[in-house]
Amino acid sequence: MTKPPLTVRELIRDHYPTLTQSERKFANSLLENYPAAGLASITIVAANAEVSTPTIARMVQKLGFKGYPQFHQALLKELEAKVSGPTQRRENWASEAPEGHMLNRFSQAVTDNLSQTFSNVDSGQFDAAVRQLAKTEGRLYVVGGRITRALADYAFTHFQAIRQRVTHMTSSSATWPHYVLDMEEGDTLLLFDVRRYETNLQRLAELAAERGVKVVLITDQWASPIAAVAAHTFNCWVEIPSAWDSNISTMMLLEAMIAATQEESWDKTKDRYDRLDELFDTTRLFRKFS
Amino acid sequence: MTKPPLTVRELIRDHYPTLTQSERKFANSLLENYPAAGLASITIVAANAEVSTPTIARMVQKLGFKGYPQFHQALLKELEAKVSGPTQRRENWASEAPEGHMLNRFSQAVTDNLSQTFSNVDSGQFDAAVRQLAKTEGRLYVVGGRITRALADYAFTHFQAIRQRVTHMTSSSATWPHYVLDMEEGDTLLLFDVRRYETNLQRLAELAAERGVKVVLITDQWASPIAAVAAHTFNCWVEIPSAWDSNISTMMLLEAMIAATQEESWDKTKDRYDRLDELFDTTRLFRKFS
DNA sequence: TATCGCGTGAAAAGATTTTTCCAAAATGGG
DNA sequence: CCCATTTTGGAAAAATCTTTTCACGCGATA
Repeated sequence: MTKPPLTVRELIRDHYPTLTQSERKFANSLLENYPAAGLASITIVAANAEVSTPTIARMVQKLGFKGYPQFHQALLKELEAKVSGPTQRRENWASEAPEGHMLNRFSQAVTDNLSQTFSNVDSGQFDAAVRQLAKTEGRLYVVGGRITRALADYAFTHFQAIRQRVTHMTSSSATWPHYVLDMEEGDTLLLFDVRRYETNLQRLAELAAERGVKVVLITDQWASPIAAVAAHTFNCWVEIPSAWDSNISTMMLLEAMIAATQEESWDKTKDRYDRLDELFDTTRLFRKFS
Repeated sequence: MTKPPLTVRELIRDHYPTLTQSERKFANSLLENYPAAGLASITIVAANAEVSTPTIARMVQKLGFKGYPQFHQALLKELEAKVSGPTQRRENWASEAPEGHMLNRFSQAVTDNLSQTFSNVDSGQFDAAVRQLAKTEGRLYVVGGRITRALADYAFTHFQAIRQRVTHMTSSSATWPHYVLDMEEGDTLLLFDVRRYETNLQRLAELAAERGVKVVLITDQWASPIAAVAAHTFNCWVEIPSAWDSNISTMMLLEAMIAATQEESWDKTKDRYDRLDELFDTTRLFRKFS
């Protein structure tokens, strides 16, 4: 059986009667500011408690540690455990699929990716990028690479509904110079580049930036070199158990941006949506929504 | 005014573009297990990240610390602050964004959607659909609607890398009859249809089913009418705080299917991947992966 | 007051950690 | 394909931290 790991606090309480005066001085100092007062080096900790280093060295051995480093580690472990909390990880959304099933492995990877991506988004950057994307004075260009072309397409479809002056630059880079010709200050370039980073995209971004176009870059956790010229860069975690990279977090960030952009200019957007709906109704392309 | 102390996480994000390969290795290792992976001595931390101690020493200086001990202290301070901090409730993966911020509302909605979607997937159905998608004897047709066209495109790009005989049916429905003409028993039709359901897609699905084509349908939680003729139907939860529907869970299911299909026929697929890589190398379209 | 036992901390010794230096390896450009 | 440049990690040096040693001080006791 494994011995239940006592906290340092408990250890001190248990040993308190056998502690000497100076040792209690340190014990009190630690309990008063627990566990911070025990996290520095033995020298500093001793100075703070106004006792000598040997006193502390002797005491931690009394508490049952081999030496100060072990004591230090124990405090750290406690702190860590406290932060990671009551196992908030591992969402409870496994399906009925067996343990090692792709569905479950996948869900785990996706959770991790989304979590990483979220905690690395700077909300200030996000807001700034959204304001830029909502600027209808300038034109909004959207472009992606070999894989992210689909994301660019998705972005285009939605932004087109939200605002005017949106252009999807096709992935055939031969046509890009034509677009660059018309780019001017105040325009925005929403660009997707995940590994393997494409040299063509980099050239495009550089040319656009030179012209005063604000580049909003959505890339992976390793950051495309385009970040150097981008006004706003967002990193998405993309690793999954597979030979290729996942774009779910990328997609999520994109959708969040679309949603925020839409909110930013809702009064203008609402009107567009209504008119779009009318058009759909008249062309009867869709079944009535039920 | 006092300068707001950046967290180590933020420092890493800000400096990420200037980090070298090994430095990123450590950065990732730290972010993946934050901040625990940075709390030990430089020697141990380096070993865990599988880089050398000098690499880490150099990196923490890049981040702006005088040396490793300072970096270590900074992490400790953060951890402490987190523990003592007021009401440490918060969502599991909220960013530093304020409570009602779009990012946080969005993350909540996405988690819910993914959770719902996952727990409603039947792993048997999933496996069956994957087997169908991996059948290279027949042709695989991929098609989506107005919005889901992007997903179909994404699916096409990946399936094309995995197997031969894949066709992306463009969203211009005028060309569909030509494709239908060639459809035959044993073929597969991967079809995306989320509300508002498109009548054209329904016609297409019916025609294909009549010809003995197996239809794999990815739809929303309310289920497109196409489900009636589909061999395998998957429902994805799509509601977000917005005027339109999210396709993140849709995308996730799609990616899971791609991953599973790839795994199903890895021996064949691996070869294709290798050859594809070679082709990319010779055309020099991409930067070396770094 | 002399003596003993214990607690204490200065300082030395020892152990470990951190930093620096440099040669080898990897990378990117021509 | 080769060369210049950058990146990397082994190993030694430097710094720091931890432990041990030991002498001093203090109070209790006879």
